[in-house]
Amino acid sequence: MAIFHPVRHTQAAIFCGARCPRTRKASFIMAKEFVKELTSQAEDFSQWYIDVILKTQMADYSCVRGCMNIRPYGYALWENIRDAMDKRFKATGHVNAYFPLFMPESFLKKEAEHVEGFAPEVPWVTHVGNEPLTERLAIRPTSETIICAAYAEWIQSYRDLPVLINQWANVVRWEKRTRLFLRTSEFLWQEGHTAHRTEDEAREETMKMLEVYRECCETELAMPVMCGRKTEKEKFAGAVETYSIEALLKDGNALQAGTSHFLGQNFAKPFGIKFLDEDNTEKFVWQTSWGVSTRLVGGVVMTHGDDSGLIMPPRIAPTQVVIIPVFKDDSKTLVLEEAARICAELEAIGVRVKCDAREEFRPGYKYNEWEMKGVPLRVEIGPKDIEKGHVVMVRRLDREKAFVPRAELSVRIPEALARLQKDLLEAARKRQVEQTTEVATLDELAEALEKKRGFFWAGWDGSAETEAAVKERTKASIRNIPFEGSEPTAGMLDLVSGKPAKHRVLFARAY
RNA sequence: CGGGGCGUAGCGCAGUUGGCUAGCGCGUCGGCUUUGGGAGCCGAAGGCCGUGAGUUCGAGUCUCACCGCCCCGACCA
Repeated sequence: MAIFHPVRHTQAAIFCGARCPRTRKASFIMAKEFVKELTSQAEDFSQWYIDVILKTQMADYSCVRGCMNIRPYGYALWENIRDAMDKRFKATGHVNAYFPLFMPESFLKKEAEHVEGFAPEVPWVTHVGNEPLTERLAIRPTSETIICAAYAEWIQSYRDLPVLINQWANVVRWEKRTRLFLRTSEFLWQEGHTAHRTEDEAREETMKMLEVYRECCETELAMPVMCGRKTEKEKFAGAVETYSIEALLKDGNALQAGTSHFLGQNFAKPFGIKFLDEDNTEKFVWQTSWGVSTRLVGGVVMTHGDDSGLIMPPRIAPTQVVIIPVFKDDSKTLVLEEAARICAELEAIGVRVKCDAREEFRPGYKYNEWEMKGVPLRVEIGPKDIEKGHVVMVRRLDREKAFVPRAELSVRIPEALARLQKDLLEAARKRQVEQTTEVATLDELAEALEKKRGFFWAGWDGSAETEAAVKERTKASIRNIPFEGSEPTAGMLDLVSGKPAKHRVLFARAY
């Protein structure tokens, strides 16, 4: 049966390409590494993050600078995140489509402001073979322009609206400094691009999708986020307004986990996306765009992981339950057959389960390995358990151990998964609250940041000068102006200028 | 793109004032014994010492250049 050897580990190092002259070292990957070799989070959180991703084989460095190979385990997590999001997009009336990877330079230039935002990071295709192209092509950093060009042709009448299209794609932004999943030169994402008849409708869409992101992050990734509006300085260059969800990771750094833009008519005008309205006058559409990326994978890792490795939220875990059969020669058949039955039984009720029947490793090794990979639940089954008619069930989060009667498995496992999902979200929420503090002055903020990172509420007069001063002194930025709690309290002052605060905003250092 | 560090087996490293056939641990492969929290023994394979030039009778070791990686800063979904 396939489930007897579901775990095919790479036994030897693999060379990712025949020739990789630029980064020979980086192209080699290790198969079996262990938790004891993970850097602890307290010692060096960044190193822990790199270690855990490489050693759980979520991803590794590719031959191309700043790019990564997303390996099957990491990709499986991304697929689950993607599917959870996609389901929600469909449920809110969106459809998927696909647009070209290449952007003619003239298109890109039509919306000058947003081009400026990306210009330094855009790679260009200039030749085909040895022939220079008449017009060079940008490799998409985002697809507003090419999609708007299509919309201009597709939209004629108010009856064609709204257009609610999403695209799953790769994009390229040639970053100077990269980090696995959080910032790579090429990454995977989704970009929704919608066109509406009225401003109100477009604004509503912008908010609706931000809320979809928030709900999905909390329900599926067990990652609590702060929703709010970006400041003028931090917003997408082509947008009228940018809204974001901001997560707070275990090291106290903020992560912009998703954005939703109200584009107004900034693209509609240069691209001529016009429609004939009911009143027989020609009008420009109102647009939105919104996206989340493979960055969410990094967010999940840094929201839940601990010194033993990853902790996967059950709802998106590639494997939710791993069965470890424990046997000696005389009990081998008995145990393996029982393990196979349990595996089949759980599979039948929709649990993503693997049975690790490899004989070259002992149980203890497997416990550590699957814990490192963050599998939410482990089921141990040996001759003693079979005799007593139960199995041993262990939670990844706290190694809480339970003896579960064999007959109750198909009820208790889904229950345990649901409870773990809830506990992870609660733990993350609690941590976020603990890592959020209020400061009144820049000195206070700087001092607080010396001790521990996190979210910091402070008064802001709305000036770019304050943002710059805070950035200069503390490297923190305004993550957003939250929808809740951003009313300044009575007498609240800007933390730099001392002028009356317009908003109460969230500062943090961010990835 | 500036400052610092580093490139020796898949990974982590040692390699003396230049000197014999370049080593150790882990991992990998084969065999035996094992299996409820990282097993043990025996055997084997595995190297353009980052690349190129130079100094030298002789370079992993010294010189220069280049490439790459990591860390810290400026820029970013």
